Amino acid sequence: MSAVLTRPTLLESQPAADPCAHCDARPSSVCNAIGERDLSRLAALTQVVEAAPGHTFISEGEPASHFFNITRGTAKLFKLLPDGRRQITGFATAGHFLGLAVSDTYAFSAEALEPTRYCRFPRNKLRGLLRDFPAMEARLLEVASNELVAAQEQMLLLGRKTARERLASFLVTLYRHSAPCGRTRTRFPLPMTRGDIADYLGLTIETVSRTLTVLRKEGLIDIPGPGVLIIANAAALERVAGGLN
Amino acid sequence: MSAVLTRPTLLESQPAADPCAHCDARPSSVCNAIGERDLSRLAALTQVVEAAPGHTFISEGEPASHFFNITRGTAKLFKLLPDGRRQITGFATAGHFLGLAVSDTYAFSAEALEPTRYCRFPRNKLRGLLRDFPAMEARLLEVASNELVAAQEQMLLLGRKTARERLASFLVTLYRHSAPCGRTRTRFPLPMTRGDIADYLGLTIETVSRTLTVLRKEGLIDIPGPGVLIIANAAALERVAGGLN
DNA sequence: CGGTCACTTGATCGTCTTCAATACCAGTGG
DNA sequence: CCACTGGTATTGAAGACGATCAAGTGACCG
Repeated sequence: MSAVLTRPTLLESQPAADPCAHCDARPSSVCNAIGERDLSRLAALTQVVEAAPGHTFISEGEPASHFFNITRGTAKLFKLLPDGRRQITGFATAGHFLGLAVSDTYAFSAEALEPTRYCRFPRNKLRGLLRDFPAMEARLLEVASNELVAAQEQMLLLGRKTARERLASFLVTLYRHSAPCGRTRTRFPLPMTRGDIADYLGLTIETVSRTLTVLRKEGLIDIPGPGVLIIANAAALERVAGGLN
Repeated sequence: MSAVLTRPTLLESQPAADPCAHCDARPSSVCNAIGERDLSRLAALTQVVEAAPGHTFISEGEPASHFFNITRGTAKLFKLLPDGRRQITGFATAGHFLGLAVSDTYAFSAEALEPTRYCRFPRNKLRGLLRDFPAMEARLLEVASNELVAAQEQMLLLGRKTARERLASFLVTLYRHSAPCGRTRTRFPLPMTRGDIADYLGLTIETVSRTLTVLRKEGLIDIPGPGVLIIANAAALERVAGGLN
């Protein structure tokens, strides 16, 4: 393949103003711990990058040179076994911070699902920044704590829930995250494929497809078209997700 | 039941000297981020508690009033579904810090496996301490990052590995943690029951028992008595754990 | 149009679960 | 001393859930 066909990351050589000042993702990201006045210091370390769908911008096991902050789009985070079995550990959307690890190699891979934009910071330089801005360190701890809680919830799902409960849990979580501020939408996009959902829930494509069909026939959800999901009966879905019925 | 029979936590009314100064777990815990001179401030907030085997000292869903630091023994951390299905998310030994969560309720329960000692700190007071000692906050972030990596590894196990691979992974992890400083021991205690192992690996007691028997007959491990494990062929076990063969 | 890709649906298979019986040990009390 | 109990572990037989194998559809695209 030629370099063009592999769709490498496009580096936007941010010539003009402060990229952080106009960042859509700032309110929901860790960067909001840094005041307006000090943003330029952060911006000086920042490199804005665009990843095309399917592009892997973090590879498990490679030297961990950067931290990442997603500002647009969605990426899947995953780990692989030697024979190709894959476990998606999470989906990262705008505001998510990636690369938190003490190890000197990445513990997971990340691949863009949609056109995805992210900032990256050299690890060593960010360390100094954290020293100067303890508020950002506190914010990172907050983020990491929340992710830890989510990871434990996912362990419960993977270890103890049935396929039906897993799908319900997944859809309910999407539903809850569909609008950050209290308000939820019943109709929202489903950017991941059946294969991605399967690898996230520890199932196969076929089981995901079958189970979605069942939930649809029961009237709990609807899938009017590819990539679109409608929550028709949120209460019932939450009950299923919790293991009742 | 009477209060005596339920074996409640015994509060050691630490009358004498600084508990932190003589703490065995300090080198491996987050407290080592605080210098000798400031230890007294930490000690003033600390309450040393002893938990008998089987005692639940953190309950999922209850108001999160404290942080915890295990200093001796082992505890299992777990989440429950309404019908009683249980997922153990980890085992906490000396040096482990518990309770990192932004939520105002605990996200998991913790139960002592052996006689277990821990320190507890009121949440609100520790916040002030973290403000004054950024080094401790940095240390907590480090701990949380490591736990996050471990959690992702566990997701891979629960979502994609076979029973055989799960057991091998579990035993290899125990093996690696058997001695912190490089040196590993081939014989070490196995304080958890088959039920605990099953709930940690997303299996049943019977499958755990059967699989251990197979590994034993293959000569990869030996179980000379209850609670004792011998790693006979670490290399082969690691291969199985990694999904090869 | 042929090609690929994502998805759905059906039939069969296999791993792990479930149900059940047995053994073992420690503690307790007749 | 020994029966009785409760907890833990092992082992066997049957069953179920999800995986695997396979076929077919529709959308998109060169």
